[in-house]
Amino acid sequence: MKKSNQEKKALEILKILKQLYPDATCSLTYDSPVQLLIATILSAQCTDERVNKVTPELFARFPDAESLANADREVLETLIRSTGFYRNKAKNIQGACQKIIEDFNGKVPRTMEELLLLPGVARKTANVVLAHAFGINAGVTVDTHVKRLSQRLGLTKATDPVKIEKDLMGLLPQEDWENFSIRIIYHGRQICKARTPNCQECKLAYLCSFKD
DNA sequence: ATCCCGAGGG
DNA sequence: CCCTCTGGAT
Repeated sequence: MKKSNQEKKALEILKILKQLYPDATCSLTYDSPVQLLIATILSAQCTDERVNKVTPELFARFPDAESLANADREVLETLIRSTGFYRNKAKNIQGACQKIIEDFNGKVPRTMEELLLLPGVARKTANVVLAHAFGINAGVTVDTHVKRLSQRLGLTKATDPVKIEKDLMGLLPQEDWENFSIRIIYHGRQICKARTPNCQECKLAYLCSFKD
């Protein structure tokens, strides 16, 4: 099947991003699938850098699903407070760990459908866990950076993250779904920032029509 | 559409 | 004081 212009554009963007950020990886620190799940829940509306400041002590005291589920709620809230939304996040972390123990035999599930049953977990978090803990390309991780850059680059007109993900899945080869996300996120952090995009420095500017 | 919530920079 | 910063549930 012949590639559309949009597909060619997406591949060109991916090629440049791979050159710019050859070693890009998930920047959360973790030792196990559960820890990655918890770190990703904590990363909602919060930088990975800040998450990485609370998780060392958090995981030292509560390293697995059992200890997290049984932890004192107040202690847990205090440990994660600086990541924001700490009451919701603490409740979701304990709810997710409880469900993992009761319904999934203590193991983080390896399918999108099952991950979405966990409280505080939607497609963004599920995609991160599937890709980085299990090496499964179930979808494209669409966070605020992927959303913003995909719109600015003209890869999607949608505003709903689920529709954006579907558009991107259609434009990129499955083996590159997470490669694309992780590098778009790097680029969004460093160059194509939400408020003040640095279009002068941007190596993608020649195929981008966005002007602030 | 609205709520949850803190840290750090200008 | 104002703003930004890697979501999810109701």
